[in-house]
Amino acid sequence: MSTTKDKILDAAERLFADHGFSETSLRMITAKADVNLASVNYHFGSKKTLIQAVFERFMEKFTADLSSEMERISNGEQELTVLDVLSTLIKPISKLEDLRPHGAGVFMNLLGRAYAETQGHIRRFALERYSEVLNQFTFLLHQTSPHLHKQEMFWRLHFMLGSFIFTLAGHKALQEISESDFQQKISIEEIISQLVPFMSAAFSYDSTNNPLIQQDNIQNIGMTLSAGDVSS
Amino acid sequence: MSTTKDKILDAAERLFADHGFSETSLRMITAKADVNLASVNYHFGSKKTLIQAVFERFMEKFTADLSSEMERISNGEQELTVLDVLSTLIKPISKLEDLRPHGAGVFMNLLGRAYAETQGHIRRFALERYSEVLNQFTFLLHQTSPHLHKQEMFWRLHFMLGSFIFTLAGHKALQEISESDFQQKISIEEIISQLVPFMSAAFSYDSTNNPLIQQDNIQNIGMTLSAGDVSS
DNA sequence: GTATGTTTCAAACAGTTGTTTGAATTATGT
DNA sequence: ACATAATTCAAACAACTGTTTGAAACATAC
Repeated sequence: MSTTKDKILDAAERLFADHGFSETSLRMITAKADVNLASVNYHFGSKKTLIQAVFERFMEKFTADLSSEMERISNGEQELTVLDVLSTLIKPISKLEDLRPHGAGVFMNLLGRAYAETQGHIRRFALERYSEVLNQFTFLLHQTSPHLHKQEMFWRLHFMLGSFIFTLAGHKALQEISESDFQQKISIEEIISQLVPFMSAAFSYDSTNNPLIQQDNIQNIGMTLSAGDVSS
Repeated sequence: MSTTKDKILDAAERLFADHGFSETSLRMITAKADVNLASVNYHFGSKKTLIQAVFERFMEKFTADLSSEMERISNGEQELTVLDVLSTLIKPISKLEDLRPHGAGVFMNLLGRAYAETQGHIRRFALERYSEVLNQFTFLLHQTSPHLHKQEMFWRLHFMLGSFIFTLAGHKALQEISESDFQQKISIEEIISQLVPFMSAAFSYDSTNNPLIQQDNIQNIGMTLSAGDVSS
């Protein structure tokens, strides 16, 4: 038997992903969940905290899976490649799909919206709450490419983040296009499996002597992902 | 002297980028523009069409600049590289910055929001209105990498699109982080100058024999960017 | 069975939303 | 100068927003 709280979370998660946060009213949520309007404020306090709760349910599972994946590859003897590190993302993302139907897409949709939020209360919340896992990931990635300046790492990380969020958040539309143009439905896992080596190649590229990049502008003074230092 | 119409567009453009479409009310816009509330509906018909108008003002300039850039590199004798094609984006994006203060950031912010829009009335509008330039760009890019399957091109294009939109839409926040962590303010042009070769490297990567990618899944049957064929 | 705490419910709250109206104002053309 | 058209304006519109209220229903424990 599913509780009122869960029914609200399930309905909200789907509606948020489909219509966005502010375009989804509490009345839409409670109607879909078949619960009373006031129960949202009773169980979650406010719409803001409901959004965080929806977000947290995914993030909890994702970061746990990613952590164990990172630990797994860290225990090996041989040196890690960029592809090794980025590949740790595949399973945790795919697993979200098992968690709930279209889970991965919904999660990335939420992630994208959370990131685009300009008040940014979700982004701040997420960066503080999950800074450990984030820092561990950037630490591993930095180990594979120690020649990269800290600053360059920072930008490349966000370039990559953009691809992931954008592609997976909009994967529903992209899947439809792919199906009508190529008569081929591509699964989330297949998308990530293309995206990971694609991004690995980008990450492995050596920018030295590239005229577009002025090396003298780049310093080497500590690296963060905007919150906390990399554990060293 | 600036007309009422322009004052509305200027105010709306800034507010949309800062707060999003649905989070920006017409009263916020008309207050900032110092015009009467009803003038929005009088001059633009509705909020929806105002959003399109704001978007179009940027897109017009951008696509015009990109077109001439593409024509420029097409006239050369030697074969084009991926870097050549992607580099055509640098100037048109940078030029938006001259158009209006923070133009490029505002534009990409709008682009990102337009793309995330799930009703997608802006995306549909943009894809139809500017399909020519889009198709010319994908055509040039395909020439540089004829070995790539059409389907692979499609995905790589969207991977890249994600990086561009995400990074430049959020460049304000990223710039601030870069400044506090590295004591270095990076301009939009510098960001693109890093992003372009980074993405070129990803694009140039050969996926043959990559175990993550099942080649037999990939067909070769016409390539679109979701609207219209590549001019051949 | 009665008391206590938890959860549901319909109704109302005050505030904001985009849009419309009709009169007042300004500009244009002759 | 006059007539016609284009624009501005304050006011109101109905619809919707998140949140609160206080009574009803339910569950739990003694």
